[in-house]
Amino acid sequence: MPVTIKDVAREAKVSVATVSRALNGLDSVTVKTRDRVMKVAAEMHFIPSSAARSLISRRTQTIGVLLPDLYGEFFSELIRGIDQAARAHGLHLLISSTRGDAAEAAAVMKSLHGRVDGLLVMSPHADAEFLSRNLPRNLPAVLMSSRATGGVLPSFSVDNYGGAVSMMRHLVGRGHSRIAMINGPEHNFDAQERLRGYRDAMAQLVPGTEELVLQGDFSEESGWRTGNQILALAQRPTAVFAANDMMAIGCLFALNEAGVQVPGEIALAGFDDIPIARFVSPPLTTVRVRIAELGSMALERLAMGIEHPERMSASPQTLRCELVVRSSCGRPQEGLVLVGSTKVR
Amino acid sequence: MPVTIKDVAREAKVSVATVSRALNGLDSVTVKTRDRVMKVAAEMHFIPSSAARSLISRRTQTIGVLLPDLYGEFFSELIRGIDQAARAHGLHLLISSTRGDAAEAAAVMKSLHGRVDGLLVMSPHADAEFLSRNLPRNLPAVLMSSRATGGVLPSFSVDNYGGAVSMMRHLVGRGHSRIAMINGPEHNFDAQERLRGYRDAMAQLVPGTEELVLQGDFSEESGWRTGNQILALAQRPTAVFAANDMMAIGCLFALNEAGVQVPGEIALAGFDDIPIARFVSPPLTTVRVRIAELGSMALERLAMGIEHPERMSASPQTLRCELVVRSSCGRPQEGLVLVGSTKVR
DNA sequence: CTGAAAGCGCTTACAG
DNA sequence: CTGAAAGCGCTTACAG
Repeated sequence: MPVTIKDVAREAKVSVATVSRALNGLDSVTVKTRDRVMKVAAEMHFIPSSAARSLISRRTQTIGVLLPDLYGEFFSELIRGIDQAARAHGLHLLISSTRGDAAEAAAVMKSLHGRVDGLLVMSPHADAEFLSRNLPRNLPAVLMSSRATGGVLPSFSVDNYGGAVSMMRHLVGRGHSRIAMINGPEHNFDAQERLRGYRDAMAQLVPGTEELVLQGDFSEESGWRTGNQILALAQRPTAVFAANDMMAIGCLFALNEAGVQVPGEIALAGFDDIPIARFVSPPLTTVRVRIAELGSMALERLAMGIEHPERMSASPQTLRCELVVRSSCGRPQEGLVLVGSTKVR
Repeated sequence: MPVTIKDVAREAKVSVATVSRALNGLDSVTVKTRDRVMKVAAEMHFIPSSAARSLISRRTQTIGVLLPDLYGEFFSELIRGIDQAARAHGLHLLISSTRGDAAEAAAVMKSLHGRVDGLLVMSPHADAEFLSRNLPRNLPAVLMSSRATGGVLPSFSVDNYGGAVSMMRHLVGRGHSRIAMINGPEHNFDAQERLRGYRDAMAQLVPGTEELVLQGDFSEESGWRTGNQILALAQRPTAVFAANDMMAIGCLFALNEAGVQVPGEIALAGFDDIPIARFVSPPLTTVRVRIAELGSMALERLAMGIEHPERMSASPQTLRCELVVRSSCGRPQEGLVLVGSTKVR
């Protein structure tokens, strides 16, 4: 039997309406009354029922976060960024991972209905059609890393294409042409864009050289596996561009195991710049994505959209990435961007 | 104006009570009525209001998770384990990090009141006194990695002490006696226990040898910093035992930068066995903590305590850890435990 | 098996 | 400035 607003009203000798007003800081309460109410409420350890509050106010002060997975530093960084921004707005975070199929994602979205004021969605299923069918009406949502949904919903993504092209320029600039790509999951938007960058760059920068794409799934294990596939090749590529750092690190491990020198025999590049990337040997040349910032910006935009739905534009926004040259593709040369090669966060 | 139970009742030509019963699967409804109600509800895309439901049932189907931090693989692994178990129980997860002081932690606990059916707490402030003051009454809670609170609350922790002693035995067994420890955050229970293991082992296994404890904070950066401190020492230790893998990896990076061979010149060990540990060079000898399992077990216990409060015992439970010998302390010898040295998850 | 009604704990027009 | 009352959308004794 927790303390309710009625108990406070009785003790403070006012109506529940007045208690409500005092607690919510409405100025239609005399300072004297308000102080008394506050004092009594504190003494009684009164905590308003959030269920009752949301029932009537239709606000939960909670944001739902739909993630495809929870594995690895990428997601802890993303959640960290989201959490930080949420805290600043006094919002709670309901986190769900939907590793499974579209049906599971749909079920989760349904179960979140009424529990959240808005949704942050990162899901391979998050295309326009799926969302329009499964997103509860009038629930503000912001997509992260998903194919632009034709202006239906606001979205945030990383400039995957531009980042991949930069990296390819870097590799080609260092004399590589036989460059292999370790691709990410087939239906992942980030992966698709990075692959597109690789392909366009291959075609334009080293025309006539064949593409070499190996299928990974963003996990270290798949990087290790494809690394071994590369080792078994009759003619090895001189550089490997992994679609994310985890796969690059898995691949690096395979190369290390086989005694193949990086970057001496094979250059290796990743994507994301997860914190660990600078701690492997050799430190990984990669494309920096400010992951935490991606999360906090998406949350900021969602929070804005909840407060001011009219100001919520559906335009897709893109976050720049930057090339980070460390030493897994050879020591940085003069004139190249050099970021974080020795600094430790 | 979302669809409510009233709308469904009207369309299905029954009372709201009957709709409620049908939807909740009570058997006091004829199959015929139930089918009709279900059909109408589905057609209307009715989703029950969770706020109304919790208000009356006093259940939220949500678990609050209080974490000290969200940085690094440890937490993504922990959340992953918790999420997996939560999903199996149909529970939602409200995640909060309280990087700040005790006051912030208290505020967060307060704000969670009424939003959750139970709490999973990992916090440096989570001692008996703090919790008894701030934990909402009758809210089931399970502590993770906290000093046993004298049987007040159930707790789950890792056998930090035992794990640290095993590692020390391993190091001493390989001929080391000048062993330095990079300690974790001062108020962190896991860190305190690991340090205690180090100290007891030093006293018992290599009596007469001085302890050498450097202060870190579990971050890679602090591992790097203390690594440089070690390098600057007049007489360097022959082995370094970091209280977690992230610091070990930071330290490894400092040693690599300085061209100091690991394990040739200095042996290096960590604790946790985060996924990345096997991917650094040399692969890290460490103590495996099944982090995801720690999370899922804590959740299982909490879920049980919510269903059957009477069966909830306050006894502390400890999770075994195991020595994982890779090569950062020298190649494994015969007769030593050898786990995961080449396998990749 | 089904319905009318009370009630969960709040907020907010509406009066005064 | 304050209070009485309606109502948010459910669940659940209580009747029948």
